[in-house]
Amino acid sequence: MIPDKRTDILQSALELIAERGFHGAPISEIAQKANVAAGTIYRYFENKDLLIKELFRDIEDKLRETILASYPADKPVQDQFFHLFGQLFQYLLTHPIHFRYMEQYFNSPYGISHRRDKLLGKNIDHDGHDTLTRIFEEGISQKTLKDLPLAVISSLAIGPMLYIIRDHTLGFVVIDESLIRRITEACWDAIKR
Amino acid sequence: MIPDKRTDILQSALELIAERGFHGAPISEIAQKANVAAGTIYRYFENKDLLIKELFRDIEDKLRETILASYPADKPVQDQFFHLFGQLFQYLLTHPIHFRYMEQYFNSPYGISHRRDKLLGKNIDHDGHDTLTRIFEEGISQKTLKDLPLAVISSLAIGPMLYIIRDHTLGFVVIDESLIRRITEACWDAIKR
Amino acid sequence: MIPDKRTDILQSALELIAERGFHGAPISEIAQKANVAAGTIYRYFENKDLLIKELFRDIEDKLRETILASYPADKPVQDQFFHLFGQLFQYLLTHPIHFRYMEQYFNSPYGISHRRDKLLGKNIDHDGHDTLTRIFEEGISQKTLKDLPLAVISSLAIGPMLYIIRDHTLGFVVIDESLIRRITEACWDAIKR
Amino acid sequence: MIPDKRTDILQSALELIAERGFHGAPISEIAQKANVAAGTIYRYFENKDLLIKELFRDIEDKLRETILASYPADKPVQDQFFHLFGQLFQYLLTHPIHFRYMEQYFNSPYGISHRRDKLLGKNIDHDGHDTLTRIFEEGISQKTLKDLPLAVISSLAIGPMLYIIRDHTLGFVVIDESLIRRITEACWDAIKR
DNA sequence: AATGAATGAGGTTTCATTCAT
DNA sequence: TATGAATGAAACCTCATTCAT
Repeated sequence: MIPDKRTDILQSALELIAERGFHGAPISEIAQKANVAAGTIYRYFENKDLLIKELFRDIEDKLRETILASYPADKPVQDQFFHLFGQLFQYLLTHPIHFRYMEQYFNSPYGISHRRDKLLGKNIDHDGHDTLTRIFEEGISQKTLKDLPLAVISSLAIGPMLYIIRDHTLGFVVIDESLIRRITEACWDAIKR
Repeated sequence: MIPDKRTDILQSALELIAERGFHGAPISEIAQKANVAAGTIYRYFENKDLLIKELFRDIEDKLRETILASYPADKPVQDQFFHLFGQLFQYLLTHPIHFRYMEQYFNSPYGISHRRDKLLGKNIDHDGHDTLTRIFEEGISQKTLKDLPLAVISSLAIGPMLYIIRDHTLGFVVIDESLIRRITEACWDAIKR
Repeated sequence: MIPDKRTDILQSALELIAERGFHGAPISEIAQKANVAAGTIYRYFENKDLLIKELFRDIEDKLRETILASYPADKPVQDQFFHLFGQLFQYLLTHPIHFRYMEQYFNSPYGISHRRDKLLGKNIDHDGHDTLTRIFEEGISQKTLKDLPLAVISSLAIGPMLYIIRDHTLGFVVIDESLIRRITEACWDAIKR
Repeated sequence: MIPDKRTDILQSALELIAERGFHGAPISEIAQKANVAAGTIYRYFENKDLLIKELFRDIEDKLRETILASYPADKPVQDQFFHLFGQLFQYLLTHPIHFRYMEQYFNSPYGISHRRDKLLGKNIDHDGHDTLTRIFEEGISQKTLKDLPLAVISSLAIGPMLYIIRDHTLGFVVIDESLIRRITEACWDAIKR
């Protein structure tokens, strides 16, 4: 594994932004942390915005890849939900920097437009989230899940996880394996019919 | 209702920050939107930080006041939960700008320290959130609610609401009265034993 | 003695400027300290510059008046020198604020031009300094004093006093009556033939 | 001699501050005079304060170096005094800008604290002034000099020089070699027993 | 005459981006 | 390719001065 400059830059940016937010991560510091000159960054990324967006896509890709590993596509909806939910939870807990980055991203002009684009179908990709969406759709039509709008089902399933992981990364709670399972069950209670 | 300059400035800042975040709301623009010279802002607020904090406190106060109106302190835990949850939901839906502002605030150095202070008990105030906390504690000890850490119960109850309201304010879903009721019930399903 | 607003303003300005320099004394603080509104200052002084210059003239007048009291015009040059020197020393020691103000003034664009104007004869007034000048002229022509340019004689006589009073006002030395006498003598040694 | 930007900036700042004082020398003008963008100054100096302090140290160093050249450490006190006094006089006359800068510096919060630190021994350096101090101490204990507090002896020796150089830099007198010698003698008359 | 809220020019500093080397 | 010095727009803030009351 030969870490190239591009990777170093992305990693630096990731860590700084996750920790301090976008305006706590000037190009000069990203460069320094990556052992690279500031100007060099502009050989790999047209500007800071694009670096930020690229970083988002990278994390999204990695997340999707991890989550969808050994996905039980032929099991019942509940099993699929438990699997995906657990994988996602696990991933975010073990990659708090990715989680923090995503939070920063979604909570900024970048995130807003990204989300809107997605809903408007400009961005049809099949990531973990969309897979969840399909599970939910199936669950609803099978009457396994409550008959609520998709967005509401999503919020009931994902909302608590995001909330509690934030607390976890900030050191306000400690989440372990057994707690993950019990939270998953509670979320299932919320959405199941 | 005579809108004074102070109010105008707060309103300007609120709207700009809610829409664009803290660094998308320079003093110069806040001033312009408030029909005021930049320097004028400093007659009312020592600096930008204090303006931001004041705005937070104002919203917090208004929120608390609204939420705790006609609070059924002597009813069962479930009723208390339904009341509070509904009030909070209603408030945030009808004040999307306040919601966006709070999000920005909590997702920034301000919010982090604020949250930490609260947890450490430096900030004992009785707002809606703390009232919810008391409801949850009572519910847990009465065995009405699941035996989970308080933070987890909170996340199960609040997480979905925050998530869905974000979607609502961004125009991705439409939440009406009946949906609020059904979401509340689903959240109750998640936390009830 | 009815202290009027004008006097209050001058006194405030004097104290603030002496203590903190010109840019440590904004109009707003001068006003506050004088129990007056900022705008009021502009009824008495056209602008800050003129206030500063007026203050200088006031101090100069008071200094001259005090110094020339009981001036032994008919005694020998040495007696005149001892009298004037002692009076001046005494005055500055007991009015450290005036001393500090004069220092600030002379060490600024105001002072430079003032001094230049004086030398060029635009400002013919007969203050203590000019009286000293006359003493020195007389002393030189009488061959009581060294045959040195007037400016040099002045520096030998006045320089040490200013230097030591600065140390005194800053609390670095303590000057008492007997020390004044001995310093006066030493200065006389410097200029006498 | 390749003048680099750092030197240009220091020189600009030196000249502007010497001529107009600290608040007559905004960063923008220092930059302009140095043919440099304003932001560039911050590559070389963390902030304006540090630029000002650095400038002071530079001048102090240069002054000390010049003054102590060929210092007759083994000659009598009077010779040492004449040497040092003459060197200092010469230096300040030929570097009026340095003189003006020092005046500005000492007549500002920077200078006050610097002086206090020195007196409190926080700043034990062996510059020309401290060497003078040692000469005076020796002279007093040898009974060559008057039995006066050190600060007073200093003022008698240094005060006139500072006073007359100010007049010289302002163009009010002309000091030549022979005059330096006679002033030195007069100062010696003031302090010698 | 007096007030003090309002103004806006101007000061210091940061930082994304460019470009000569 | 890579560097990092240089740039300058833009951010926050201060304060002398004005003017409606």
